[in-house]
This record gives sequence, C-alpha cells and structure tokens, in this order.
Amino acid sequence: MSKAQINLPKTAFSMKANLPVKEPQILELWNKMNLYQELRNNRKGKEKFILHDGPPYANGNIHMGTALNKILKDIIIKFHQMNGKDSVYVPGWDCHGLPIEWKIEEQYKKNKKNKNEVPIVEFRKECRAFAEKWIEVHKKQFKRLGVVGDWENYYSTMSFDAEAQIVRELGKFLKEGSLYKGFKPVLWSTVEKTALADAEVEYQDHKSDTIYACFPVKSSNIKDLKNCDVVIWTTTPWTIPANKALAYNESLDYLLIEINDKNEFENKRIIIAEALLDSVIKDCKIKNFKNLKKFKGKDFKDTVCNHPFFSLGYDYDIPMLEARFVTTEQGTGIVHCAPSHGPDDFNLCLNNGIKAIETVDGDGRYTNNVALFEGMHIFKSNPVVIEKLKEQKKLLSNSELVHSYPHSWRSKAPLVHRATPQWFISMESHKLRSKALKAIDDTNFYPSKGKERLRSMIETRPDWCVSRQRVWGVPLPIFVNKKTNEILIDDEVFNNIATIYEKEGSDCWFSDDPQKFLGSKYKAEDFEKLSDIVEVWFDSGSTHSFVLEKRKDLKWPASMYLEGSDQHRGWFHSSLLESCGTRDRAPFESILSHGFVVDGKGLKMSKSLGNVIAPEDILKKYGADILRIWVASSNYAEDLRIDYSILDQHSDSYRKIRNTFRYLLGNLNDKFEDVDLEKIDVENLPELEKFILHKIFALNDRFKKYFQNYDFHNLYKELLNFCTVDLSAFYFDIRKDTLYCDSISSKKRKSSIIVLNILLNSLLRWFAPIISFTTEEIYQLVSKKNKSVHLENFLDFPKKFENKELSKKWLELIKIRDVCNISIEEKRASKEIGSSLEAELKIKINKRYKEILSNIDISELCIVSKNDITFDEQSDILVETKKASGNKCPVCWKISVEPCERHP
RNA sequence: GGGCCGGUAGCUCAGUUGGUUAGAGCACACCCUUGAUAAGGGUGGGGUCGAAAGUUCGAGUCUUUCUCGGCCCA
Repeated sequence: MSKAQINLPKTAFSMKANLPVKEPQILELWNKMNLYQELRNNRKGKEKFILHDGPPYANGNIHMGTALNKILKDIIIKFHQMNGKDSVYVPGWDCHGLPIEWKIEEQYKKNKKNKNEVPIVEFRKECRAFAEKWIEVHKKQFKRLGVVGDWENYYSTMSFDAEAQIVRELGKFLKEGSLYKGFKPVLWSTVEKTALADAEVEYQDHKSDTIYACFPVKSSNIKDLKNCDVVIWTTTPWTIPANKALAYNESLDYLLIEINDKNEFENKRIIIAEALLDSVIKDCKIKNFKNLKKFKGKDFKDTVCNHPFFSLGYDYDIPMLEARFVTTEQGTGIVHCAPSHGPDDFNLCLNNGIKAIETVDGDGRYTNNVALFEGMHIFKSNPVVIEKLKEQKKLLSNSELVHSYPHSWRSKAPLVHRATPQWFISMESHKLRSKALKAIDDTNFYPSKGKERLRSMIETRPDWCVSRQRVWGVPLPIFVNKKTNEILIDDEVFNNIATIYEKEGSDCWFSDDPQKFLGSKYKAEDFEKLSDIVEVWFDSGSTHSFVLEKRKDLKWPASMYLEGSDQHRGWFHSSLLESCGTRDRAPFESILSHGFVVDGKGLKMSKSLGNVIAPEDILKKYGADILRIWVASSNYAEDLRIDYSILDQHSDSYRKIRNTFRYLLGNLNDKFEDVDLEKIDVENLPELEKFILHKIFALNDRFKKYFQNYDFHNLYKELLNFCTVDLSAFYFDIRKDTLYCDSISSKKRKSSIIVLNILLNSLLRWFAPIISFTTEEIYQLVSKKNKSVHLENFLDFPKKFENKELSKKWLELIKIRDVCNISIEEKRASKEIGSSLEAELKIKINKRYKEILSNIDISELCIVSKNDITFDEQSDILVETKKASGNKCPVCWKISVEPCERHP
C-alpha cells in the first residue's frame, strides 16, 4: 500500500540544530529588524520593568560567570517583556580603576617607557582607549549569547556625563558633612604607590623575618617587673621604629622567668604568656630558666615600657594597653603596636590617645618622623633593625617564617599597612547605616538569604573610604583652604566642575588651571587642589544616578539589580550606601543574586586545576541555546556546576525539545494557525484533547508562579517534562494513528490539529525567553507576521480549558494504561509480539473503573489493535495480553479479523 | 583563622509544619518499532539522603560535632 494514502509529517524544520552556524544568522535577522527598538515600540506606555545592569569591568574576555550573569538577566528581561511590560535593558561598563592602569603600565614596562615621565592626561587617555577597546569586545561576546539590549546606547562610568554626575553625588556628601578627612593605615603597595581596596588584595605565601624583641619595663604596678623585659614577637621588624605601644590580653596568664643560660642573656628576666612558654623557650633556644612569678594579664594595667632603641633617641614611653585581639596562637602573648602600620594597632592606639603619623612615604621609605632610619626603604631595613636590636641586647632571637601574607593582585608585590590621609563617608554622622538597614528591609531578595547577608555586612562595616591615590578615575572635587585647612563646600563650585566634566571629561582636573574649577568666587592661590581620585565602587555605586535617573527610557529605582553573590559586598553594597546617603532609599526594589560557576565536582575553576571552560568553547561546540538551557535549568541560588558531561545532558534535553517542535511542525505541515482560544468549542472536542488543554492550562498556572518567583530551574523542568511525558510519550504517540491515518476531513483529526496549533503556539512562547534562537527559528518558519517571537506576549488561556474532573479521570486512565504496558511488555519479552499493535488486551477491572472506561477506547490509549473489558469486583486492574488475530490493515497497521473500518 | 551558605540516585532537580517501602526527567541496561528514523515507544536496574552522635514513638526534614565545597572577610 502506498504511503501517499497517509498524512506523514512534513516540515522544513531540520532535526539537526546546527546552532553554532544558525545562531549568528538569527542574530543578523534581529539586527536587521532592529529588534531592540521594535521591542520598545511594541510596549510604548506600558509599565516598565527595569533591570539595571551591574557594570562588568571593561577588561579581558568574558568568562562563564559573566555569561551566566548576562543570560540570566536576558531571560528575566524577556519574561517580563512577554508578560506585557516594557522591559528595558541598558548594558553598562565599569571603566576606571587600578587593573586598567596596571595594564597600561605593563605596556610601558615592555616599551621601556617611564610612567612618571608621561603626563597624567596622556596616561588617562590610554586607559580610556583600553576600556573602549574591551567594551567593544564584550559587546560582541554578550550579543552572541542572545542578549537583547540597547547596545548602541550603553552606559559607562567613564563617559563625561557619568564623571560629571559622580562629582555631583560627591558634592552631596561633602555638603552634608558626612564626607570627612581621616588618617589611617591602609594596605599600601610600594610598587604601584597606591592604597589597595580589599578586593584588590590576594593572600599568598611570603617569607618574613621574625624577631623576639625586648621592651624593658620602665614602671609597673607589679613591683617585680621593674627592670624586666616584656618580649614581643613580630614578622615585621621594620615596624619597630614606629612602635608606640604594647598590647596584652587581660584574660591571659603571664609568667616572669629568669634565663640561666651562660650567655649574654644570663640572669635576664623576661615576661611572656604562660601558654606560649614552650614555643618561646624553644624558638629562643633557652635551655635553663627559672620560673619567678605568674600573674594575670589584667595586672599589667598602667605598666609603661621603654623602646628597645631608648638609648638611640627613642626616649618616649611605651604604654601597655589591653586588647582583645591578643591571642596565644603565636608569639609571646604581648603584641607590639605601630599605629601607622596596622588597623588593630591604629584603633587601639587611637582609643588611648596615640595618633598615627606618617612614618613611611609612598615609595616605602621612612620619613623624617623616624630617627636613624630616614630615607631607608622598609623592605631593606629588616637587617638594620635586627642589627640595632642586637647591639642594644634587645634581640632574643630571630628567624624566618613562610606565612600567608597580603599581596597586590596585580603586581603580586607584598603589601604593607601604611598610614595615609584618606577621605571617608561616615556611616554614623548622618545615620547612613540605619538608613541602609531600613532600605534592606524594604527590598525583596531572590533568594531570600541574600537579605541577611547584606544586612550583616552593613551592620558591621566601618566608614567608607572613597579616596585612592591613583590617576585613572574621577578626581575628588576637593579644595582645601591653605590657611584654615577647611574644605571648600560650595554648590556653585561643584556644579561648575560637573558642567566642565560634562563637556570635556575629568582629565582637565589634572592639567588645567585650578582657577577654572573655582570660578571667580575664590582665588586658586588660597587653596590646595586634591589629586586623589574616587574609588571605583563609588563610581559603580552611582550608576543609578547617571543611568536610571537620567535616561528617559528608564526609571528610578530599578525594578531589580542582579549580580553574583560576591556583589553583596560590591555593587549591591555600594549602590545601597550611595543611594541611601543621597536619596534616603535603595536604588532597587529587588535584588537577585546568583552563585558561582564551578566545575562538575563543585570545585572552582582555575588554570592550575585545568577545569576552566570558556563560553566561547561552548558556543562553538553546542551553541548559545544550550548554554541558556544550562542557565535556566541550574539552581542559581547555589553554585552552578558545569562540565562537558553536564552540557551533553542539556544538549540531549534540547534535542527532545527540538523534536517536540518538529513533531508539531511536521503534522501541521509548517502551516501554523493562530487559533482564537476563546472561540474553541472545548465541549465538543474528544476527551483526550480536552485533557491536553487542561494540562496546558494547569502548566501555564505553574509557569506563571515559577516565573514570578524567578524559579527558572523548576519552570524549565516542568516544560521539559511536559514535552517528554505528556506529549512525546503520551499524546503524540497516541495521536499518530489519527494524524497519519484519518482523513484530513475527519473531525477527530481536526480536533487534534487545533490542539497541535495551540501547543506549538504555547511552547514557542513559554520557551522563547530560554531558547531564544531556536524559538525564533521556528517562529520565522511559521509566522506570517515577519517579526520576532520576542515581540509576542504570553498566552492567556480561557478558563474553559480547565477541567479538573476530567483530569482526575484521565490520571486513572493512565494508571490503567501503565498496567497494560507492563502486560504487553511480558509478551514482548517472550517474543510473542513485537509492536504493541500486535497485541489484544483482556482487561479485568472492578466497578470503580467501569464508569471511567465507559466512553473510552482503551485500545487507542494503549496503541493496541483490540481490547476486551470485563468487570470483576475481586480485581483492581488485571490485564492479560494476547497476540491479536486477523489481518494487518496496510494503512493503519491495526490487526483485525474483520476488514478495517477506516480503510476498507 | 572567622562569618555566611550548601552537600538527596551517574547528571539536573523535587521532597509541604519531622510520619507509611525517598520522587521526577535525563543518562544507563534490555526489548520493541522503522510511517517523528542520527528520531519514537515500552520495561527495568540505580540513592538510606556528606559522616557521626543526639532529641523523638518516629528525622532527608530538629540539635551538636566533624568533613568536603563555595562566597566574603582576616
């Protein structure tokens, strides 16, 4: 019999996706139709959903983390757009900062160029060009992922209007009085000659000199301590000249011991913590000693020591201070304090009236505040300090230690703490902390645990240091009156600076006459112009002001900020503080944070582990839609695993989805009809079609619920299961007979075609935010509108689709079908039958099922040729399979003794 | 070292306020089909829930400790 008699599926939609080739073509299509602008036109006047882009740093190729971030953003934006909102996405870049400066400096080094001989303005121009170059690279890479946004009108923190607005924002803090000058030790790189932000520091092993040094007791409430030596241990001998105090812990026990070895220290009496006795005598090679006294740390109160270099001119008091940070982990239980060279030291001394001073300059050389050592580089001074201690008989022992130590993430050079003048925004003076905490309460967090994370950081963070001693950034717009030392606070000046920047950018701050910025109201000669720049977190923390507020297509506050969970201390944090300080509320209504991309075993990707996967590799091998499926199917609340076996799995799922579409298209012969759902005569459809409509209705309900909670991995799973379980293995399999073998005019076949149309339409829209390329490919094939699937709305399904009673009944039918399948499988295993159409079912069921089966063709459901149902109260469901007898219809392949009814 | 978060079948994920033999899809094995065909269907085998202890009549679900991993901080 010829196949011409039956309606075999026929479609131009290929089984093989070939995404790496096809996707760029679809990008071209979107580009041609100007999709972004179309999307805007399509939603003119509609409620806005604004996901404000957290700016990536314009440096280097994108990695999996950035790809994840952008795809997640794109999925959310597309969902809201299809849900009827004007969902605007404006991408942005973070451009200022040390990493780019360092890249330019590296180039200088290569070309044997001396940075100090290059005018600042020229250097900054190179930084700007570098950032511009990477923005272009990023743009291309982000677009390739299928991310739709206003790529032509992106924002950047180095644009002139951004730089101007950052000045205006700083002006607000200055005017308010919460921005103040402080003086404190910061992690300083003597190589880059700059302070480093916490994020710029990495910890590596470093070999340090260690010393046990003696501080003779000058006076104490414990009489026995007179003329004894308090011993300290440190890994930074070079800070000894800056020593101003000693710290002890009042809850520790301390010992006074006498050294009895026959050497220069014979009869020396030293003080250490009891818990550290063993390690001290071992390190200092003390063989014989006498234990003279044990006492509590709190008895140290009011003890004063002398500096080990007392007789070399260091003739000031060294008070002993109580500090909780003193532990018995290492050392002697007494800690030497140099307020200019450690945050703990700084705070302890400050609380006791000892101020930090500038002891080391930017190059790492001692200043004239340090006797004996002025001009010497600190990294070369350890041997000198050690020698001097030896001379003074104040060195019990010295050694070396390899330990974890802060280094610059760029130059890899070891860092030091160095007291420098800095500018801070107070957390307390104008209640910034409490405003921020309130704002956190008013924000929705996805996942909810983000709220606690951000809150605990805001609760404990110190004042915000916004100054950096670098050149690639927005200059701090501060003038200090030379006579009074007061900061110039004048809106006219701030506005003047901002206006100038808006026109020509901020480079001129470094090159032009200060009078230009002061205007005619003040004389430049009366003021010192600061050369610090603003730290980059303030830049990106201000994006809401120069993007959300300034652009007419956006709104303030944003509907959502979405970034990796590390940004609780980054962009979420700085944006919150900046906005609360200037506008009393957060610049976002909700925050979505995602985890980190790790390898298949849950380990972070690193070059050394060799487990790094680049987005580019995935795009080449699988295509962006597979990557987008990976994003949608992963639980972003936790870390997201990826490796090639995981991608293979998603690739398999993709093929299942693709073939689901292919079945629909094939049976519709690529002739999709946008049926009016309201006009469908649900009542007169076959029950199977009613059941599928109910499934669609129920799935759509869950779809909406998942989407509203940004619960994409469950949403995707539901969609995939729908394709696999409900369609492919059930509805499609059953309806093949009708679709292939019934006449085109048959009512049943027509009913099925209606449902196939609805399914195609629904699935296209449900999947469009996720597999944006493939749905577009299909849409282009079947739509007559000559537009994009992304311009469509989600469908609203009429309530009449819902049929809970029928659904309940059909779930029972599926149960019966399952039992039938098991029975058929037995006969298949024993080789009595092959295809299920060779089977005839003898079904025995009790009354409960009688009604259920009354109008149901169970043969059709089970795809068998014949069935025989008997009722028996004893049995629940009993099925026996026999080989069907008769002849096989050459058209529909059903086996029957009588001639085929449909194909006589 | 500290804080926070997490560890359910090979993989991606479900497991409501603690309650019957821990679920789904994929992958896998076997079989069928050859009219969704580099497709489709059926059946089936896999976890004791990171480890240990505890609370409870009863714990994947509560507590403690440990362990592994991630982020942040030092």
